Amino acid sequence: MEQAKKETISTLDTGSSRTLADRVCHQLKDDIITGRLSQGSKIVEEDLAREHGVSRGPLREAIRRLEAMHLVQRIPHAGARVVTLSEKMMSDVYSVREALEGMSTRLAAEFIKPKEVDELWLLLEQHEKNIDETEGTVYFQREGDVDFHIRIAQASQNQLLVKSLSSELYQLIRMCRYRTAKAPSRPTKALGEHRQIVDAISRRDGELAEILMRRHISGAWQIARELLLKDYHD
Amino acid sequence: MEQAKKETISTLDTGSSRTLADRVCHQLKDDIITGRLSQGSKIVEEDLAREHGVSRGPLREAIRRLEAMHLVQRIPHAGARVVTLSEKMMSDVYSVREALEGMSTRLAAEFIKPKEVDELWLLLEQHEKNIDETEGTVYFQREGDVDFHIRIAQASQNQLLVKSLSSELYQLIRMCRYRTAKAPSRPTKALGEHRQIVDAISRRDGELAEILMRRHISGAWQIARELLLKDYHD
DNA sequence: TAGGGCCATATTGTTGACAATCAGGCGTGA
DNA sequence: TCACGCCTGATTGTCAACAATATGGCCCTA
Repeated sequence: MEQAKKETISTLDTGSSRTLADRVCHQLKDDIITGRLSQGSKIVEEDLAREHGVSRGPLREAIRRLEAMHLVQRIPHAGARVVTLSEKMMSDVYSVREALEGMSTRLAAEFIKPKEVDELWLLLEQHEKNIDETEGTVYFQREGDVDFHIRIAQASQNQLLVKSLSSELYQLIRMCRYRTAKAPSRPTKALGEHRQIVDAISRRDGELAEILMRRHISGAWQIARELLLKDYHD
Repeated sequence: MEQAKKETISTLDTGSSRTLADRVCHQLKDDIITGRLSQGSKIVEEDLAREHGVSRGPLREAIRRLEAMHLVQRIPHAGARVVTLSEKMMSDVYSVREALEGMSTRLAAEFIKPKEVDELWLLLEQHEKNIDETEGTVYFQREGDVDFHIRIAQASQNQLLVKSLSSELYQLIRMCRYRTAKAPSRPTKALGEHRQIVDAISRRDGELAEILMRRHISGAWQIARELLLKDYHD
């Protein structure tokens, strides 16, 4: 049992596993995003700890980190529940995203380094290839899309912004995406918008870059919301 | 020694102490903001635990929460350090604040309830009284200022925004303020700007409200930065 | 029969001991 | 003299047992 667990660690672990809490956090995070831990379900420390082959200590730390990512809500002495992603909640996420990424794009236009501009263009080329090759399979594009947004945040040279977006909000965004993982014709449109944004950034037009990014994100929300409404009709 | 600590806790504790971790977190937070725990200093779990009369468990939880507030930085197996508030860091904080509060103000203009508008006006009246009475003593105004910004966030009806601002960013803002706790003639000016903002909100002009709030915050940063530069000359 | 208070159980909060890991000093050999 | 590796002390990570607290069912009463 113990041995099997240990094995799982070294093989399956995708990246960060310096501590048990890291590993469990990483795993729980994916479980929540993909719905293996259903929304609103209660989290019982002892059960999960046994399930993951660790004691309650590391598991508690993992849960606290998930709380910081807004993936679970905790009430003292009453336990934690997986967050429920209502339409209102998703709307809230997109609003915060719009604000934060709007700012990051504006700052990126001001402070981005030449090398980072080149890398952005390169990234978009790869996206285009992926779209051409896979056509319908939007998944790679989605991963890439996140990458794109994170890189712009990094280009803003604002560490707090990077942390807020990539550690705190990123997982919620992924979760929103997972619920609306369809959107057939969007990738090409998104790519075009991404190009416009990078163009504005490389021309150091922060004001325009911010507007384009905000429009890009609020547009994505419009589409996602329509998808949700359609789902309710099914 | 131990006894004295206990006493301080039960008397000074302003509100939240449902658990030991809550209490210690609250206290450490204040220690960091006021500089009793100096910036960049290493945090040793066992020392702090003994000092606060708790075991390492709750203390670790407290530290993790401080990490979520960006007040400490942690490295696995290497411990935690109190954040150092460089000018760059403060600049980053104000940028994020501008983005988040700009959005909250825009949303507040759209979704605020009549009752909340009344409360905002009332709050500003109290601020005016405080300024008239205390003249130089800016402290109350400062507390009130935070209250003002948080209330607008609440009026936006965006829970994520409220949480991000009041739990995650608020303490960093307080820390910035503590370092530049002078600014003699600012309160009156700030009050005027606050009035303009509430006016725009009550007229449901979200676009203007956002612009005014962003200008208000970036103006505050300009003043704070000048204060910092002057400090370097001393 | 409905409502309210009490008790048992499950779950979280807390603790101290143990194991794993890191940082710095020391000695050894080239 | 310098570089390398080991070793020791300190510090964090992990665990399992204990204490405090909430949830839900039961009984009693009106």
